[in-house]
Amino acid sequence: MNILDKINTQLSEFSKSERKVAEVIIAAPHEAIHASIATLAKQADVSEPTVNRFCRRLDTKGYPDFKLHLAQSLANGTPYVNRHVDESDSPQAYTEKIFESTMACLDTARQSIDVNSINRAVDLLTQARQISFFGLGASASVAHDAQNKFFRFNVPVVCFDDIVMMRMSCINSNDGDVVVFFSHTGRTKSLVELAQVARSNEAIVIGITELDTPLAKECNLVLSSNVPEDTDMYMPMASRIAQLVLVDVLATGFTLRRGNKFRDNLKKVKDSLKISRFEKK
Amino acid sequence: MNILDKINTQLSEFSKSERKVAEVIIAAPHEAIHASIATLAKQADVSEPTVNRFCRRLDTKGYPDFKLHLAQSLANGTPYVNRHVDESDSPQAYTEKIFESTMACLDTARQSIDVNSINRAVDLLTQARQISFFGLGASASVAHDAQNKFFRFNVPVVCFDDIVMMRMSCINSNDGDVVVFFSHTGRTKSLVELAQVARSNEAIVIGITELDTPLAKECNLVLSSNVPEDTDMYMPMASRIAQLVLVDVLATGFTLRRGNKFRDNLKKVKDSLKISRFEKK
DNA sequence: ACTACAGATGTAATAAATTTACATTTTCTA
DNA sequence: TAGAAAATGTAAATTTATTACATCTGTAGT
Repeated sequence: MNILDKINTQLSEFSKSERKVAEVIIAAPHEAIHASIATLAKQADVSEPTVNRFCRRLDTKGYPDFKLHLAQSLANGTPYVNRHVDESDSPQAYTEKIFESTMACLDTARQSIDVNSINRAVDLLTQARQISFFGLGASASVAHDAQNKFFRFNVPVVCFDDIVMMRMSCINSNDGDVVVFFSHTGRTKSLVELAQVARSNEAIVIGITELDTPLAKECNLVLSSNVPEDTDMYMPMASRIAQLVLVDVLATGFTLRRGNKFRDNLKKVKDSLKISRFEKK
Repeated sequence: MNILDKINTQLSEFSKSERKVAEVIIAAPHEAIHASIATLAKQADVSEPTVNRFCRRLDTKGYPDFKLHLAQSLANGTPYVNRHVDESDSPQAYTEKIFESTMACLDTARQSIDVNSINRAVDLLTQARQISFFGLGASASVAHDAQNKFFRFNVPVVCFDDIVMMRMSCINSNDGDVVVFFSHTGRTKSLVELAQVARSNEAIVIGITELDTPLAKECNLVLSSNVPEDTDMYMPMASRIAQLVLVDVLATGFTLRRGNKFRDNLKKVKDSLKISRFEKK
């Protein structure tokens, strides 16, 4: 979280002297990062320990740590603040905003992801007798994408975006099957029900969805990207990208787990496509 | 200017000990910014002044100044060097690398995108009598995703991932139709041929693919994400994400062009989904 | 208005970190 | 292999940050 914003937000919580420090920093943050604690104290007309206390109040370890945070806030001019597309935005503006908000979203997702869960998911997938990917609506394309990736691994994999097919598949599932549900909301009724069916047939259920949702509760393992809701205005955008990257991570974990010999297999699939393509000049 | 890149570029100009320092920093830059010069020196198995000299060689004032620069390089997900997943990577490591390389890729894409083309594409799409999205393999899921987005706009939209259906659709296409081809390589023979068919039937052909490829040559308009090839090792990863974000941009441009009244429409679609979901607690 | 107390601020000492000056080692060249 | 130049390390000096404690300020209760 941007420390400059934080200073502004907490401005009222500071004491008189601390506020003096805050003002000097806000007025010239670029100079502040190059100042020593003594210089800054003099500029704000306070003592050095006051500056130090100011830093601690912002949950930093001390002055040098604070400068590090400040430097990051100042990197790249204005980082991705202006996330929301505005009606009056030019094509240039909304293009940049969407790219930046997507990147910001991935950054958040990366930080919130639980690596142990990733690792367990890879465990489960590598040992699966068969993998099924299910998704509806916007999540259907994520499921298709997952199929496309895992299919290359020469593992039995199916993908459905149709409730009826999903149900049939779940009813026939067995011990050793892994079913992956993609759901942005985690609240789609039919998916929750299907997860129950799959589990009662001994299949392992992985949910790529939000934590603490009805769907999450039915899963053996949940991977959450934990993306701020407000990024997706009227349709899932950034959150779906985060899910896709998660699929990339799982696929990568899968190939690494399988080792070298296996990667030849991937190359074979890739090479097999050559015949359907024009030569590269 | 990114100091991590700079370290990599100048790697050959460093002396033996300096290179040791460089390697430690590249291996764990996030930790380096919190280390003191003594800690770092010990990790690199060199003396403290060597670290200092290393910093100066990179045109910084000294170690603290160097850390500031480094912190800025790492700020807000600004992607960094070690993009390639390595066989010995821990789950933590490959997860981070994939997220970061994806973000790096989006950053590149954003910079290389031609806004005028975006704008023209939005023009064409808003005026379309019908929109078709075509993609094969990994691009099929991008096409599906596009369908999912544009379908909400209450515009006639179809999507095919099947050569035969595509062909039928192209043969029946007309003046006023817009056909969007997704192709990572731009070299898939059947798609190139279909683009020709569509054009000869007066449809407008938009290609979301690489510039200067056989497919690009058959298009009325090409949107290229221009993603470095080496990011996609054995399967399309980052490049496909860039295409999806491009779809987001086009969809956003579309809604903006249609104005306020239209956004109610989107809300209606979103609300219509509520009945199939569990209430939010 | 005075006292007692809590919070805020400053002073000075201490500790930590960085830099400098110089000594030693290594590497290259003749 | 001697000698110079470059690289690296050691230890002292300097700068910088932190801690402990003293002082001040404002406030609530009497």
